[in-house]
Amino acid sequence: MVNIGDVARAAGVSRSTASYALSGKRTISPEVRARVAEAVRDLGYTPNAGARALATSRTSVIALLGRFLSDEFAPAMLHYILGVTNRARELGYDTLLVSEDDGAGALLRISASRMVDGFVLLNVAEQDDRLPVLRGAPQPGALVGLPGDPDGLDVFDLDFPAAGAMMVDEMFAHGHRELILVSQPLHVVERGGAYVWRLADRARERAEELGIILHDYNGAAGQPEVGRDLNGFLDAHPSATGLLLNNEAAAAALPNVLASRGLTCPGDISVVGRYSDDFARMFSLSYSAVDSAADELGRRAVEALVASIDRGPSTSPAHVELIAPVIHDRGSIARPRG
Amino acid sequence: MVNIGDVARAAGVSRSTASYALSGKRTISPEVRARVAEAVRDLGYTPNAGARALATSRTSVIALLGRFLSDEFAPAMLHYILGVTNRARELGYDTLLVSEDDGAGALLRISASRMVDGFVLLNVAEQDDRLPVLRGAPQPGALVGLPGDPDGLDVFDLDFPAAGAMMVDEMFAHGHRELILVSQPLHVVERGGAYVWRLADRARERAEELGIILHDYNGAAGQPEVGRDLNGFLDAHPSATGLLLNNEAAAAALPNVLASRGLTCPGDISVVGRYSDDFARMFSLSYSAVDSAADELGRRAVEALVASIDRGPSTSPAHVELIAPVIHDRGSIARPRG
DNA sequence: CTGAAAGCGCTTACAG
DNA sequence: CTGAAAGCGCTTACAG
Repeated sequence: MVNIGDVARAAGVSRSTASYALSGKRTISPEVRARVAEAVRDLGYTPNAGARALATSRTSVIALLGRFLSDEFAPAMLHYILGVTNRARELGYDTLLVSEDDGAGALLRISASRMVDGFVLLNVAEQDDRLPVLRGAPQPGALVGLPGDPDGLDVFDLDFPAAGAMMVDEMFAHGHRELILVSQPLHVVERGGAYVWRLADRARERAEELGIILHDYNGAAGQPEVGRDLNGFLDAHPSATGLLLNNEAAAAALPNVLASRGLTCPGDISVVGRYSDDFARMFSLSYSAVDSAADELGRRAVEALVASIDRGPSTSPAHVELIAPVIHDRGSIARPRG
Repeated sequence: MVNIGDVARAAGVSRSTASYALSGKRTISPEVRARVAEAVRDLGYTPNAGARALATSRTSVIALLGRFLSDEFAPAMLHYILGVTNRARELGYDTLLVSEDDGAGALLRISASRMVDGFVLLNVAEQDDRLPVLRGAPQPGALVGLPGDPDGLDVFDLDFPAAGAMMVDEMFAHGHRELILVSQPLHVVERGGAYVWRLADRARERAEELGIILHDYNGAAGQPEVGRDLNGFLDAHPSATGLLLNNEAAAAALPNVLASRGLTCPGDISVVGRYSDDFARMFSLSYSAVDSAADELGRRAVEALVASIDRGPSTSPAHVELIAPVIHDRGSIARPRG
């Protein structure tokens, strides 16, 4: 393979001059610059990434650590991933996708071997065992998902409490006074899915403030269980007029459940969910929903990470950024009957 | 950061001896081996990936090139991706995920800079502009998806013609004599999604052989269009008793469509799809379906790729492997109403 | 404005 | 069984 020595020889200059001509890190005479550029073109030269990394301690690669739990909603993950990879590329970075179960071990291995310039952690848990490793690593990191202790870390997440309040407010404004909230299953919470209770707690609080009833449930994460759960909740509260869904599987299952009960939305019952627009489009879901902003969160995390990388090891002014929820209105909330 | 020189010093040996003790590439006395191992442990040594890549021309990284088309079924992609990343890790490789629109350009850039040892191409099109670049690259590759000209490449794909025949046979065996096939939209075909017609052509052929009627349609790839499409097809052929779906969005939309028409499955109409088990589980789809085998295809491609990498540049006995379709029975095919 | 040389951290013939 | 040295392909002080 052609290396910078070949380019230098072809251009009739030294290797250092060829290197500087390429990097632009010192002034080069126009003629030399042109000769080098020509040689690069003629020979089809591309710098060797490993050699460059060794010389500069920079790889132009970031690692993306996901947690892919078989009972969580895998398809939603892809939107976060593409947000990260696309934005990283725009900023000049490639992305190493890490899907190992042992995220902490993977982070340590990749950090120690200097394969990447930084880390993006997805689906961060309340108590996330990757965080101590990240804090001890020489490379910076950025998180998608708010951990219990975000100290010293750049964190991006949807403002789930605000989302919970917004969902209740929206229903209240339309005249609803008794609601059912369907969250993710309890084991998701126990595993560290703090967003579940962050949304639910605030929704409950807000309902109390407004003096309305909120029945708070955990639904299963897959079929057919969640369908049965939904039927159970509806059976238990026939006077409830609105449904809040913080559970993608429940949203996907709801059309069938309503149809089987002979209910129309929003005629018989109003619904508001929390999932991505893509998800809604793909799965025929015509429910208004708080967008999960997966793409934006991924992009923001990468931007913060690249800023940290460029800044170098410094007392980084780490910050937590909670993105304000936005409801995408699909007309599934109406005034309740009677 | 601690390097192999530090290890050597701590162990009281030369750097080369330390290196050999780690790689096991030559016999080392037990005492020396133990001292080196101890030094590695004490110092927390991990080899520098860039330096190793420079010295060995091996990175232990593979690149995974996806084509993420906004109107194709993105969530399904994740299963292919995880099949690749997980199997790669098992075999000692990390995975660079590449999502750029310009796949050919990305392949060239990554190949020329020697960032990876090989490539896995996902969602390969009939005429795929990444293939000429791959054929010219010094690193080997493996494809998921059968291109028009697979010559010299390791290719893995579902046997779509066999799947088409199987779907028709299954319906025929249950007594159905008039079927509707809903494929992906035409622009997916035009863009190179050959699997669409590979399945459809064989299904049509098989229907002819069996002397039964097959109405062949392309449905939209998203909501609400595909729902309208389905209603249109059902309106046009009231005597059809079976539905074949080679279109994920159609499968996701069908429950609502049937409910709105007051039809039950399989009481009023039989259905067989083609999508992954995960997809079915997540989206409440109780239709029997040919599994798309995403995870397996991803894993097989990685295995073939790693074999090529290990074999080194040789006259690789490239081969095309079409995985036999398997129908996962969910009881959605019954005898048609008398 | 340019060149010669050192160095990044490994691996691996070569020599003993 | 072990060591000294060259080399992988870059970048970047140092010197002019």
